[in-house]
Amino acid sequence: MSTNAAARVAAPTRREQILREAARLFAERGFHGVGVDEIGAAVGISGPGLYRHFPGKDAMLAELLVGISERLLDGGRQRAAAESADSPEAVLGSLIDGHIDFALDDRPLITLHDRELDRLRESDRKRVRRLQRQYVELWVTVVRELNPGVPEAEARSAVHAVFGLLNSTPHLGSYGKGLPGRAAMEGLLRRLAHGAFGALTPRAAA
Amino acid sequence: MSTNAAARVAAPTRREQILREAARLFAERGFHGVGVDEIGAAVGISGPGLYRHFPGKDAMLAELLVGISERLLDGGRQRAAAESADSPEAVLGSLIDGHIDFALDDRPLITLHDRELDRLRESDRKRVRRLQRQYVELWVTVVRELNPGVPEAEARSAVHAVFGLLNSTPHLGSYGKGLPGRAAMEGLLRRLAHGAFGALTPRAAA
DNA sequence: TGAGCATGTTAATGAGCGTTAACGCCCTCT
DNA sequence: AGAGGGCGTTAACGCTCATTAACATGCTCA
Repeated sequence: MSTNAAARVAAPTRREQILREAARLFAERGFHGVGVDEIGAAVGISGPGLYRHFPGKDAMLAELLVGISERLLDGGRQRAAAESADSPEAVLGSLIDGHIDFALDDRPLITLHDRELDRLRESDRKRVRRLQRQYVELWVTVVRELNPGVPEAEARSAVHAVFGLLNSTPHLGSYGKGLPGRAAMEGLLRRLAHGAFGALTPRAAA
Repeated sequence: MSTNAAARVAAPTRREQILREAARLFAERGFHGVGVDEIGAAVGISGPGLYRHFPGKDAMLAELLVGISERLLDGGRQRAAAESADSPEAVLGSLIDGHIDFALDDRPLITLHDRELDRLRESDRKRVRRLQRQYVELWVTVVRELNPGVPEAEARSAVHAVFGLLNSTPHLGSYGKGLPGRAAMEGLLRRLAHGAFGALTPRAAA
């Protein structure tokens, strides 16, 4: 019935276009800093036309944040399960790699993720926070297995700190200029993250 | 003539009160998410009364961002100069310690610093960016001395990543709950930052 | 004392913006 | 063919919010 034969492969639906552009704009100028007219213009329709696809501006942000939180958690769980037969080292490495992929591929979403959470309705916010908390817990568990002496609060803070490290890429301008390029950046972030976690347990002083 | 004998020590002027509260509110809910009435209420005066102290809402943000950028750069320069007789290791360590103090003591400002830059007028934004760039350069120089093989773009990205790591604390809720407490957090961040930089140069694989 | 400035107050103004109304086109399916 | 729904459009509406106007009040200092 579908007249669009290519639909199986790509064919980004209008909804998806809107979400992608909204994510980019929200990340660039903040939720309040972007008008619906701009979002519409970014996908070639004008302002109120968006209301054929979303009940309101808030709903776009909600869908973006819930979406990325779910994908992060799902990805993390799969990786944790896949490697759980292996050592905790392997699990942590896999979590790091997965998060790096996210940070490098979905830069606007990563930015929104910790920046615009408060603009959500109570219910959505609680949902996103729950997902985020579960994702963090995944990391904390592994980190504590690897560093038995470290108190939980410290492990949790370390995990958040490494998130900050991995999520730093969006702040660097586009790939255009003097940036290391995707592959090099991936390797760099991996080394830095492993280095940070490796220093979690205090070594005997030199 | 001053009837307030304690003025020599603290006596936070009205301007300073406003700036502190504005910083807190902007960090919590974003520049656009805070109204002037709220800022006024936070210091006990009402809305338009703020205009006796600032030409407008933008001016408050501008003063905050320029202020912190200048203090960061000045502090960094002093530390770099004080330790420059010593090894680059000492300089980097001192820069890290200074930045940690900033991140832990001025949490709202650190947040604003990389979050609301785009809300500034062109001229202010360029000024802040220039200060930020110089601060980053301070770090990049030292990092490259310590890691001669590393290309500049990579060193710069690593510095940004460590900033992300160190600036992660504001995202964790207030010190109230299960947080490590200021001293422990300071030690933790220091270890993590040193660990990350230590992994900058790829080691021969294990 | 009393002019003048610092510092506030409330009321009005005006712009921006999310949202809704009212209307049109085209594709599809009976 | 023609009814109906998907998808847009432009024009209003109404609310929020920064900014300005107009009007106090109380120090300070000649």
